[in-house]
Amino acid sequence: MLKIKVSYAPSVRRLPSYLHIIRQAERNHDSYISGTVIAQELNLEPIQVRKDLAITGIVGKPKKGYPVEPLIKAIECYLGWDQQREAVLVGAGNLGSALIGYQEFQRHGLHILAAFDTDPQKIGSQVHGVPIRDMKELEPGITELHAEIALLTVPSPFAQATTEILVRAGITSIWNFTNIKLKVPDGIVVQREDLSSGYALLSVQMLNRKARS
Amino acid sequence: MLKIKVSYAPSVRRLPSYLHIIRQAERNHDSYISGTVIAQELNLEPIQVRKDLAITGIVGKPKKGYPVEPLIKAIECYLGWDQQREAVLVGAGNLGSALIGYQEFQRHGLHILAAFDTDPQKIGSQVHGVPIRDMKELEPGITELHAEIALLTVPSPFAQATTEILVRAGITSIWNFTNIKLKVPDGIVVQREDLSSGYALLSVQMLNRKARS
DNA sequence: TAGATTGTTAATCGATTAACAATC
DNA sequence: TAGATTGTTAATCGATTAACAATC
Repeated sequence: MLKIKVSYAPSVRRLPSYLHIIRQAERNHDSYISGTVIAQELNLEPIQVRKDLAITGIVGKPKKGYPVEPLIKAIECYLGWDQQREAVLVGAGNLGSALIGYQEFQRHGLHILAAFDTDPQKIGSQVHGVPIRDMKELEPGITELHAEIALLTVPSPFAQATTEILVRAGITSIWNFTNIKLKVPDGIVVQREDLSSGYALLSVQMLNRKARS
Repeated sequence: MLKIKVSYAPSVRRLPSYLHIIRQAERNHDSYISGTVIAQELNLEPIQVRKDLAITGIVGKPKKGYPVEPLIKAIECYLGWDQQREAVLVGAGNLGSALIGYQEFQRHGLHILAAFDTDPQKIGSQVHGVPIRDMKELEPGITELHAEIALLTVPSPFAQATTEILVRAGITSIWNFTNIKLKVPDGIVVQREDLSSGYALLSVQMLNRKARS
């Protein structure tokens, strides 16, 4: 039986950085870029870049490197960034509003159709061109908009209850910016973005440096 | 020779989640919490929780678990979250403003003293009580404020040039929210927070699910 | 051609998981 | 006491790195 590896999480996480570098090469009108160059730019080992790029199925030319245009296409295709995805944002607070304004996600196919919030001051207004709707309309709103992704930026005490509404409304993927581990049924994709864990890492590195000096 | 392991990155990243659960137990007036319970709450293996907690030096009691109060203290101490850290934020755009408003970091000792921006509209105003100053004052401002951390939220084309100013001004730790890999001298801690890599992971999981159904 | 770079196969490294005696 | 839970030691798993023949 053929066994297909599905995830390669660390490699997948690095692909967007590669894409960024390769796009620079494209703007520079280079037709090829080598793994060595990408590695240098990102402070990685060339062998790691080659291994990562291999999962996209692209084949390089010895001595020259990888063809820029096909490589960009291959990475975008592998990541699914060549497809349009309909999303809603739930909780239009500080972080939520910032995410709506983040141009980069749009360029990768993430289309935020609407945001939902409980604040009467916000309801009916727009943030970066995206309409803010009443949280009460969340369930029918999602159905009506045919959104498949929800960006969850509500205060954490509301995270689990809101998630249950999302699932009921047919959301299949949740990008979770709260510090709550969500309980969801099988088949729902949850990607948690945890700023605290980043700060923990920064903080520990600071302590280690001090301890060594 | 004694060899000290310095990093344990994956464990360090999980500690904030544990802390969050353990704080709930504290609010619940529990005096002990078991690794099994923490694991259940976070969908992890109990053995992983025990291994992770071991690095903080805390010792549990068979049958009961870990003492809540000392455990909280131990994790905070290990993470350096019991210490106050002075920081500045550079680039008070959408994301920058959102981060300033993020209460949680303050509770973990991150003290944002000032933000810097180029926009004349913003300079002189405040965001969540933090003064926005002229980017031109960045170098003297950091020196004067004795900041050791910089949160970097400038548009990516300015990331490297800004970093050089930060280093010159004496910043030793950079929390980098741009999608640029920064080049810094030895001894400067850089923690990169990359939302694109999170979206890449979400996106690939969505494709995998579709492929399997 | 000479040599830089690729892709493959094997070795190493580190993190996760398993097994189990110790113990409250 | 009985049994849940700990901490330790060993096994497994997966990711990174090394070595090197193939090749443009």
